Formats: sequence, C-alpha cells, structure tokens
Amino acid sequence: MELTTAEENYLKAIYHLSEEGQKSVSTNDIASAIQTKPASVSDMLRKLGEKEVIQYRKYYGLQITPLGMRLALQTIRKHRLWEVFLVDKLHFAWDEVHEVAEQLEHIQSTLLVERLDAYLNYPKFDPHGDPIPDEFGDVRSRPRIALQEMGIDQSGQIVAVKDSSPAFLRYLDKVGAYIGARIKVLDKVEFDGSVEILVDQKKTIFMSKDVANNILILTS
Amino acid sequence: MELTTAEENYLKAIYHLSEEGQKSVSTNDIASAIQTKPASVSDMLRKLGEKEVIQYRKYYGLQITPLGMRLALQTIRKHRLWEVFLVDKLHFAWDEVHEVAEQLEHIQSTLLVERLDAYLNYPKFDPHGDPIPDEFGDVRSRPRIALQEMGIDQSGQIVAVKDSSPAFLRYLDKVGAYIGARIKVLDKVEFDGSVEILVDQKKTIFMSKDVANNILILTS
DNA sequence: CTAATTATTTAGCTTTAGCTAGAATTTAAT
DNA sequence: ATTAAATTCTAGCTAAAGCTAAATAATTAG
Ligand SMILES: [Mn+2]
Ligand SMILES: [Mn+2]
Ligand SMILES: [Mn+2]
Ligand SMILES: [Mn+2]
Repeated sequence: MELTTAEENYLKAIYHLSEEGQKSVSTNDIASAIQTKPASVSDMLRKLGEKEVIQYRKYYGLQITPLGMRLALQTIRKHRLWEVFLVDKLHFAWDEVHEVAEQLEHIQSTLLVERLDAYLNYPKFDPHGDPIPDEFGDVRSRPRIALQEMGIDQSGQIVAVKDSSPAFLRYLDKVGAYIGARIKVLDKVEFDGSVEILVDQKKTIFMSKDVANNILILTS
Repeated sequence: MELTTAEENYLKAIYHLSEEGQKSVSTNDIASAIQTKPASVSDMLRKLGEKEVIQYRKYYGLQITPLGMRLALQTIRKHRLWEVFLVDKLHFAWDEVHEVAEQLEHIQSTLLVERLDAYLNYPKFDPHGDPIPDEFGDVRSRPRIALQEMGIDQSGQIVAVKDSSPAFLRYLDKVGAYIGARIKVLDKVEFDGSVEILVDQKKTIFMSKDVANNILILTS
C-alpha cells in the first residue's frame, strides 16, 4: 500500500491534529492546517477512507486506523530525520528546515531512511525537540508541559517547541531560548499571563503568554 | 520559471539524447528513454515549447533553448551531487544510487544545493565519472573515449561509464573495473570486437564489445 | 512518382488533486 | 420545536500527466 504525496500530507496533518491519534478531527481543521478548501478535504477523506487509513463517517469525524497511524509515523520519522540532517550536517538554522523537510519526507526508499538514520547516529529528537519514531513507529515521548503551565520558582529544561514557524524560532534565537537551556520561572503576571524566566542561571527573559505556551519544558 | 517534476525529467532526457544540446532528437527516442508513449511525448513537447525551454516544430525535431539548457543542467547538477552524497556519505553502492537520485533531484531549494555542494567538498564528478555542472551550468568535461575505440598496447584510466544500470555496474564490480583504475589494452579480437585488458598492472580481464563500449577512458 | 511504411500528432478518455457554487446535514439559538 | 448558522458534502469544472485509437505527415521503397 503506497500513498501519494498529497495523501501522505493529509494523513500527517490528521495525525497531528488528532494529537497522536486520540481525538477526532474536523474537515475545517484539516483544511486550514493544510491550506486548502474544505471541499477538497471532503474528497480526500473519502479516498483515505477507501484506502482504509482512516475510518470515515460522513458528517461525523474520522478516526485514524492502526494502518494509517503506521504510515503517518513513517512520514513523520522521515521528516524529522531530514531535519536533523539539515541542521547537524548542512548547518541549516532550525527555522530554515521545515519547508525542505516537507519535500524530502516524500522520497521513497527504505534503504535511504535506514542509512540516513545510521549516518545521523540514530537521533531520538529533531531540532525542535520532537521525538523521532523508530522504524516500527514507536515514539519514546518525554513528559513535558508548556512553560505557561509552570508555577513560580519551578525549574526545568527547554526540550521542545510547539510552533516551528521561522518567525517564532528566530524570536527564540534572539532572546536565547534554545533547546536544552535550563530555566527557572521567576515571576508570572496574572493580568496577561506573561512570565519572567531565568535562563542558564545568568540571563533573565520576559515573554508573553503566547510565547510561553509554545515552549515545552521537562520539569526537574 | 519553474518546471514540474515531469517537465524536468523530459528536459533532462532531451538534453542527454541531444548529446549536450547538439543534435536534434526524435519523439520516439524520448518516449523510449523516458518509458512512456510517443503520444504523451508529443503533448509534453507542445507544453515545453510554450514554456520556451525547447524550440519545437511539429513533425520536425526540436532544439533545446539556452534557457532549457540552463534548467536541464541545474537538474543534472542536483542529480549528480545527490549521487555523490549517497555513495560518499551514506555508503550506497554505485549501482544503488540512480533511482533515489532520480527523486532527490526534484527537491526545490537553492540553499540545499549550495550547502550540499559545500558539504561534499565541491565534487567535480559523480560516482559514475560524469562531470557535475557548477551553479552556472558550466561543465568541465574531460576528453574521453570508449575502451572499444582503443588500440592494442594503448593505456589509460577508467574515468566514467556510459551505462549506469545496476546490472552493468555490478558486473564491473565483479571483474574489478572501477573508476580510477589504470588499464592497458593487451589484445582485441577482430571477430567479435571483444578486448583483453590489464587492470592496475596485475589483473587481466576479457570483456565483450558491448561492455567495452560502455567504459570511458582517459588515455595517457 | 506513387505507394507503403514509419513517425508523429490529435482526439478523446482516465486519474489525481485542486477549485467554486450550491445542496444537505448537523449544531446552536431563539 | 422551529429557525438560523455553521459545517460538511456533492456536482461539476480545471490542469497535469498519462493512455489508446485514429488521423496525418514524412520517409522510404518500388
Ligand atoms: Mn510534505
Ligand atoms: Mn521538526
Ligand atoms: Mn527524476
Ligand atoms: Mn550518475
């Protein structure tokens, strides 16, 4: 069973929107995630249903099937491995990789994926801190919470970002909030939800609720 | 001006068949090179003509335009750089790279090509000995002749192969005729055109006319 | 110089993946 | 319980890229 590039992109979007296959997703959500019209989505859902990668009931949502899950995770695995390659080997910035990985993830060659994985030394996380599924689709995920959820004086380590848009990532670069940084919450403003944090015991940063919501922390 | 994947493949085939843009090519030749039907080729030629990458006159051949040449060479550059990557970095065998490079060559990202080129240390030739065009499409080609054309006692170095099919390349691996090997023609059989050569001053190989025709030599 | 053969193109059909416009269904609000 | 609003789906169109069958042009042979 092989999927077209469009089908892979839809399935990946569905997987992400359903939060790793848990809840059901809406046609409109898929449309906006994938930058297309709801009518196109309806049509694709029918096709994906026929291919049995999702279970689709008209007007009610859809559920990704175990088969669909496996295929989605394969594509995600490739996407993230390529991102590691681009950053580690070709010295791309972490905000420059997404677009290219979006293309590279569709290259069909199991040998290529295996060799790439080995060449990169079997990385467990991509440049944005997202876990890389193994060849069987198993994801070893760490318990992580949004920086926004942390209380005053709580500390931890930045392990991932929710938003991978260049604008957001470049902002993080600017303020020095990189993956791996150790942080401690110094203060939280009730009024607007903004937070003040100490980074690596030396630098103090103020950030809005919006920003703090997109930074994921492994607490300690 | 950007081309679709299919258009890039056609243009590349046209470029190769025309022997780097010299002679004109036929519809049937393109069809068999690209494994498609002549009717499909006719249709694509019309489109490529409209995009002005070829000059097309119905029923008479076609000429690749300077623009078409530039675009074809860009794709060829990418193809060959990826082949180097696969062999040098991911340890693919030289007969395993073509199919994958055929996909990778269509990835759109000038930054990627630049970085890849630098990462590979600006290689001048691909694993099959074919020259890699620079970013402006300039190809520094070496004067080379088919092993078949050599006379007895003439010597030289294997610098490239004409045929890159796995079957042929694996045969060369088996007999030890690799790129870079120094050879000398010991004997030629008039009857069937087969030749006997000495490889690296130690090993003697017999090969058919067909094989000798697909091995390219830099004479010395 | 015709006539047969070969090469090439055109016409019309298929699939994939989009789109718009409008119909159908579900959900929310009186 | 209706009605209104929002969501989702269907119908019908387009473009790319392929196909087969048939038409047409060019080439070769007698
Ligand atoms: Mn993609
Ligand atoms: Mn990522
Ligand atoms: Mn290709
Ligand atoms: Mn090659």
